[in-house]
Amino acid sequence: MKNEFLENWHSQLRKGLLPLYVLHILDQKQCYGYELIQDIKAVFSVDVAEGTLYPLLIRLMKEELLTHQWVEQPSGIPRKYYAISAVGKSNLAEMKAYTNLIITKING
Amino acid sequence: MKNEFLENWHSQLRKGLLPLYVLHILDQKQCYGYELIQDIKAVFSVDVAEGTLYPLLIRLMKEELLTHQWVEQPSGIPRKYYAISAVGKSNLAEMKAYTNLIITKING
DNA sequence: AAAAATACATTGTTATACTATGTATTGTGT
DNA sequence: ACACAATACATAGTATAACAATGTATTTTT
Repeated sequence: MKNEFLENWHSQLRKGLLPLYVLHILDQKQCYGYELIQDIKAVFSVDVAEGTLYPLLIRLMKEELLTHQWVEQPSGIPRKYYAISAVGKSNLAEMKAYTNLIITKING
Repeated sequence: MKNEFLENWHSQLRKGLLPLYVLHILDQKQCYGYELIQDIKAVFSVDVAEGTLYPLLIRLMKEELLTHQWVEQPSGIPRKYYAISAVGKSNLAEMKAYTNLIITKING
């Protein structure tokens, strides 16, 4: 670890940004958990542990920001596909507006 | 509380953004703790509890991102003035670059 | 046949915001 | 004069969520 402070900071920042990443991606297409981990890495260059993402998805379900359905596969383990709900969409909009506002203030 | 999820999200996001706020403000002028609370509210419209800020300042001191000096006042309690260090400045630059990168990806 | 990748999930640890509380001084309203 | 708010520091306990470690099971690659 080169810079302990920065690494810790990234981890703390993730606590706020991860729900935003998940909602952002699910706003564009339905995904299953394992797929989300790869998409988040591809889009945001962020490595998310499974032990982080799965509890987060469960949490977002409880808050009713997401819905899900099991989809059987021709072969292999069934996939749990998640979709963003209407509540999720409105929250996502507020979250994006807020983060943009903050960043404007930091740059301005 | 209207939207419990959003309130919690703001709180989590703060964990990542608060060090950025503090370094950003101290990059422009030296401040004492109580003053920082007011400045953060004024600039970022964020209410920071004293029980949040003081431990954070102590942490940033330990990480050597800040320096401080006590300044006696003509009247009243002495103030502990904080200033950003060279390490603090370089970390701040990285933090700003990173947050901007993320926002670009969310908006793009 | 072994290892890696896919796909789900839980448990324990750690970091940090937040509430509550504490100390002490100064200013304001009545 | 006296209560209350504001100023200015600080710590203790609680709640939240990332992360590492671990577990189960199937499929693909070497």
